[in-house]
Amino acid sequence: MPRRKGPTKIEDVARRAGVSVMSVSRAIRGVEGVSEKTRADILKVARQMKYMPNSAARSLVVSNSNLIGISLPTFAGEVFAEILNGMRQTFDSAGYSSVIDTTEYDPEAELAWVRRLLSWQPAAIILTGVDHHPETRELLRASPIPVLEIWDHTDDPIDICVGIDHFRAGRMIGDHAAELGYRRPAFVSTPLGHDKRADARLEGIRSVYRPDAGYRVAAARPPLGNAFVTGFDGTATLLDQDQPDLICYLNDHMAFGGLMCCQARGLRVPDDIGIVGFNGLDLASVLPMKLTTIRTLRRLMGITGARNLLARINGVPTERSKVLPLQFEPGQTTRKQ
Amino acid sequence: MPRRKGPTKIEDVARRAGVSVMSVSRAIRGVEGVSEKTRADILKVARQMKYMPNSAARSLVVSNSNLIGISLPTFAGEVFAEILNGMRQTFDSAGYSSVIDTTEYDPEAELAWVRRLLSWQPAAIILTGVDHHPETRELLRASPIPVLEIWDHTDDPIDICVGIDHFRAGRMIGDHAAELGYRRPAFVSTPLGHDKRADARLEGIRSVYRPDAGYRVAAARPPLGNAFVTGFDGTATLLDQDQPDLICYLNDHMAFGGLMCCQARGLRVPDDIGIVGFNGLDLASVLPMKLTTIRTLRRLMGITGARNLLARINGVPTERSKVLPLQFEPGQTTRKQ
DNA sequence: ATCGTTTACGTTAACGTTAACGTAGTTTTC
DNA sequence: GAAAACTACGTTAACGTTAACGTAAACGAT
Repeated sequence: MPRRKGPTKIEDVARRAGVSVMSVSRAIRGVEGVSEKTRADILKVARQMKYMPNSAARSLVVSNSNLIGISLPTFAGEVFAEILNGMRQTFDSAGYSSVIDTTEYDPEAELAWVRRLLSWQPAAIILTGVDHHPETRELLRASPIPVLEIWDHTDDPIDICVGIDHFRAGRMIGDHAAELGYRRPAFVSTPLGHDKRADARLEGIRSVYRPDAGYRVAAARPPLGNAFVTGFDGTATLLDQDQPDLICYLNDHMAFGGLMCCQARGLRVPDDIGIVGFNGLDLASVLPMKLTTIRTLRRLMGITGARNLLARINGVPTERSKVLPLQFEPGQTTRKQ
Repeated sequence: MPRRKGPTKIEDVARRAGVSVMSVSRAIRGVEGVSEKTRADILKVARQMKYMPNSAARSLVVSNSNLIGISLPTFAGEVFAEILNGMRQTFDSAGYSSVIDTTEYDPEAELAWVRRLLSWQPAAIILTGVDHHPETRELLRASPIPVLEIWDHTDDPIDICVGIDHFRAGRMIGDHAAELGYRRPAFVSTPLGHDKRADARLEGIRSVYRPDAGYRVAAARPPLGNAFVTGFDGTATLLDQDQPDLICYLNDHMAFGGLMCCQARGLRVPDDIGIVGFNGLDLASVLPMKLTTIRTLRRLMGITGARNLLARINGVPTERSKVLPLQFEPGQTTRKQ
C-alpha cells in the first residue's frame, strides 16, 4: 500500500520489492549489478505500481538529458519537414526526445531559444544554417554540448556540420543557363538578408553572369508568405520590370507559382521563358511538364546529420563538415535558346 | 574568483553578490522578496558570471516544467505545420518550450512518446485527433497534466479539445454534390483505419449518398506517400475502375494531383468530371481554376487550442470541447450537372 | 510606548535520482 | 587453501534549486 501522496517513486518500488533503491535504479536502467531474477522481480513490481522515472531528478544528477534541441527557420514547405523527419526517426529510436524551435529566420529568436534550451542540459543542439547571432556561437562554443549545423556548410562550424553548398548550387544553375544560351536570367527569392542560403545561390548565379561582363541578374524579393503565392507575385514583378528570358526560383513551390503566373499571362514555357526550381520536390512529379531543378537529398541530410551527431554524443570521432552532393535535373522548362 | 569546476550555479552568484541563494533565486525569477536595488545588483553579477539556471533542478523541486509536448501525425503537408505554428507562437511567448513527436498515425508510437514525455512532468500535452491507444487515455486521465486534443472533436475528450467536425465536413461536400446533381461521387483517401478523420469525412458523404438509396461512393486508398502523387494515383485508379462524375479528396494537395491526372488523360474539369478538395490551402490561389473546397481555420485552431490550454494550465475554467466552423468554398471545379 | 504589519532578507529541508564507494559472500587462481 | 577477483547487493552523499518558515529591522496605528 503506497504511503500517501503523489506518484510512485523509486523508493516506493524498492520498499515493495524488498530491495534498495539502487537495485531498482539499476534494474530500470538495465545496467549491471543486479541478478536476472531480482531484475525481473523489480520490473514486475515497478509495472504494477505504474512507476515512472523522474527525468528531472535523473538529469540533475547526471548533468545531461535525453533531450535534443532542433531549431528550424520554419515549418512551411516540405524541405525542413523532410530534414526533420530524417533526423527525428534516428533520434527517436535512440531514445531521445526532440525539443523544437522555429526562428522564422530571426537570429535573436534563435539565441533566446538556445538560452532556454541550454538550461535543460540537452544531449545536443541542432541549428539550421551556419549564420547565427555571435552570442549564440559564443554560448555554444563555450558549452560541451555537441552542436550540429545543417542545410548549409562552412569550414568553421560551431562543432559539426552537414549540408550542401548553396553557392555551388547557384553556379550549377548559372552554368546550365549559360550553356543553353540564356542571356537575362532573374531570381525570385526572399527579402535580402532574410535567408543567407538564398543570397548565396544568387551569388552563385552571378558568378557565371558576372556584372563586370555586362550581365545583370535581376532579383525579385516579394514579401514573405505562402511559397506558391510569392513565386507567382515575384514572377509578376519581374515580368513587368525586367525582360528576363529565364527565371530561377528559391524552390520548386515558388517555381510552380511562377509557372502559373506565366500561364496566366499567356507566356509559353519554355518557348517564351525558362523556369528553374530548386530542391526536386515530389510536387514536380505530377506536373505535366518536368521542372528543371536541382535535387537536394534532404532526408539523407537529416539522417546523416543525426548519425554524425549521435556519434559525436557518444564520443566517436566524426567528420567535422560534410557537404552532400547536388543533383542537377534538366527538365522541360528550359531549352536551348 | 570561481571555486573550481563546472558551470556557475546559483550559490556562486550568491557568494559573489554577497547575498543568500534565495535572494538570487528570487531576483532571477522576478518574484517578490528582494529590493529593487539588490535585484539589480544580483542580475548584474549573474550576467557577468554567465549564470544559467538549471531547469532540471527547478523542475525537480516544483514538480513541473515549462515543457509542452505536442504530438502530430506527420509534418508532411501544410495542415499540421500551420496548426503547429499557431500553437508554438502562443506557447513561445508564454515561455514554454515545445517537445514534438510525429506518430505517423501509429497509436503505439504515440503511447511510447507520451510515456517518455510524462517523465519530464510537462506543463501540458497536446495530441492530434481523439482516437488514441486505450492506455494513452488511461495514463493521461490519471495524471493531473492538462491535455489538449486538436483537429478532431468529441464530446468526451481526455481533458479539453479544439477541432472541427469531420463527419459534418463530409456531409457538406455531399450536400453540395447532391445539389449540383452529381450521381457518382468518389473519394480519394488514405488506407482504411489509417486516418480516422478521413474515414469520418467519407461517412459524411455517404450520409448523403446513402447505400440503401442505391448509391455507391467508391473510395480509392492509395498507399501513403507524397500527397500530390497519391492524389494522382488514386484518381487514376478511380477513373479506371469506376465511372465517377465527381472526385472528392482528403486535401487540396491530393485534389491538385487529381486535377493533373485528369488533365493528363484529356478529361476536362469541370465538364467531364468534378473535383472537390479540402482545407483551402494557399496552393489553390495560384491555380488557374479555383478549387471547390472546404476551408479549415488551421491557424486559428492552433491559437485557440493554445489559448485554452494556457488557461487550463493556469487553472482558469475553459470550454471543454470547442468545434470550429467550416467554410464551404464553391469553386470552378464543380458545376451544375 | 505598545503591538501589529510589512519588508527584506536568511536557514533549513526537501525534490527523486545516481555515482562512488563499501561489504559480505562466492568463485577463481596458482 | 589462502589470496585475489568477482558478484550482487546496500549506504552515503551529492546534483542545483525552491517552498516554507524564521527573523530582525522599519514602519504605522492607536
